[in-house]
Amino acid sequence: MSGVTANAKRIGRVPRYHRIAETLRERIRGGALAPGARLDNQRELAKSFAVTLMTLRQALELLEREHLITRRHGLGTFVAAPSIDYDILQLRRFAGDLSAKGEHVATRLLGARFAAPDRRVAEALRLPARARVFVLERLRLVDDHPMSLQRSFLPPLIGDEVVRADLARTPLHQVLEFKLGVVIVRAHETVSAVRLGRREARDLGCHAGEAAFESERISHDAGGAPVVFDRVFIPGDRFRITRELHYEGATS
Amino acid sequence: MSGVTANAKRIGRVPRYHRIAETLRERIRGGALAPGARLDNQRELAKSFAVTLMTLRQALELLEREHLITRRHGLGTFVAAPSIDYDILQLRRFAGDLSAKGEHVATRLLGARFAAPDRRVAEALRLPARARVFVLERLRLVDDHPMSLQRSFLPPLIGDEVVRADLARTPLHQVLEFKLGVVIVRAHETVSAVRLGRREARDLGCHAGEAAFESERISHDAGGAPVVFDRVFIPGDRFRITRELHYEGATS
DNA sequence: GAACCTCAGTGTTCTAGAACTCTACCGTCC
DNA sequence: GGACGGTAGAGTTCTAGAACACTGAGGTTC
Repeated sequence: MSGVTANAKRIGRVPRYHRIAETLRERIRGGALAPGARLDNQRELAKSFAVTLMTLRQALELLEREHLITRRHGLGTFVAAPSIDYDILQLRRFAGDLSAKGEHVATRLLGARFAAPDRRVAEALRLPARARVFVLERLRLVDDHPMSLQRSFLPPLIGDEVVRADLARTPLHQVLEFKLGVVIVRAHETVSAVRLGRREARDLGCHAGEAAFESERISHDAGGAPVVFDRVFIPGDRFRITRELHYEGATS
Repeated sequence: MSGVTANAKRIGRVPRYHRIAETLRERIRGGALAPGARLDNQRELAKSFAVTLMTLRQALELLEREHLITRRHGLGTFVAAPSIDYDILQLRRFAGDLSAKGEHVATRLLGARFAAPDRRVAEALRLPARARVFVLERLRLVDDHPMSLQRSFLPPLIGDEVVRADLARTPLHQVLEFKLGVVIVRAHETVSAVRLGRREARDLGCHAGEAAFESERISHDAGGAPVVFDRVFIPGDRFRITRELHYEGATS
């Protein structure tokens, strides 16, 4: 196999339309294309990327599915207002990693300390009222933009171990699994709509009182014991839940 | 314009790949294709529908986005396992009837009129920008307490019929089904967190600016045509979404 | 027995275009 | 002034095919 071929292959590994989409994503993220701006028309774009209309359209389709752009028949293609969608049927992690969506996800550790739990947390973790819990506060960044604020509450015994791990690098689940042998098999999640408090708003870089999702999740290990209580705040303008419904049998 | 042309046009209104997707949907729903079954390969399917590979693939893309099929490179295209159970449960309580919970549920009709749709509505119902839609505004009461405000938008032709029904008594779905023969088989729902506007807050008996869920749902009939667009507001203090998660296999 | 190769079958990417539809806008005609 | 109709510009649908890439299975080699 010649060097040229090998090279072509390596480049060719990522389909053309993915690379085009990536280029456009960068233009949008980089600010070269502001929200609401109109892109060049499809024929122009196709020409400038030296591909067919169909190929270009595949790239646009990707971006549209990510809600980065919207296309309007007869009018043009526009940069959409920023927001992230979550398909609840895919049962990935609501509160956690969105990396499956191809975005650049980072986590910033805001704090880790022992503290007194509020009542909901104590109840969820089945702890006595005056116990102390280990609180882990993390900010999730998607493309360098704060996406969610996550507070994880751990029972004291587990907290003692976790506190030694490098949480800026290692996901909490991995610490639990590989260092403590705790595997989470089940979780119960409750999502409500709330207004952000001052502290949460500050960390998330938005205004107090803004609408947000609040997700509370209790994770259990194989033995059924509660292991983690997560409370996550996600500003309402950055997130959406979507579902596909099928009413096969009963039309009730 | 000749009759033939007019007819062809009317039929041609629905793109070929939408009709193909609909045919496949029926095969899946009808049981001709059981979950896990492999579909004919794409070239075969294209031939049997007398279209190009590209066109067929557009149809498959639709179905994949609805989670009705999954495609696996090198292996084939398969009917997806129905992950519906969870869905149906949720559906009831969401935008509509909470009666399953044993509460006393009532509906108050606030208004019914023709109006100009906003863009999201027009797009969802695939109407031209200047069309008019029939708007139905209803308040759901649980134990005499306002629970949700629901605005339903219907295409003009359907609205003409619905306007004659006694909507204070008859559920909209029944009107559609028994008077118009329209059965809703599929819907797409998007939930976001917003702050209530003044009007919505007044109708719901709470304060403007309060946090709320906003659910937008597009319902489709058996032919795949959008039939109703629902926009529902539920104050955040009156409602929660809950889910039970199981991470059996992959701990990913 | 394990590692490697090859091959058939299947999904994926891409080309090069042609024809169609939708929207906004701008006249013209009553 | 309002209704109608044409038009430019933009997105959408579709054809006909060629080449590529992934998976599993079976054979071959060591």
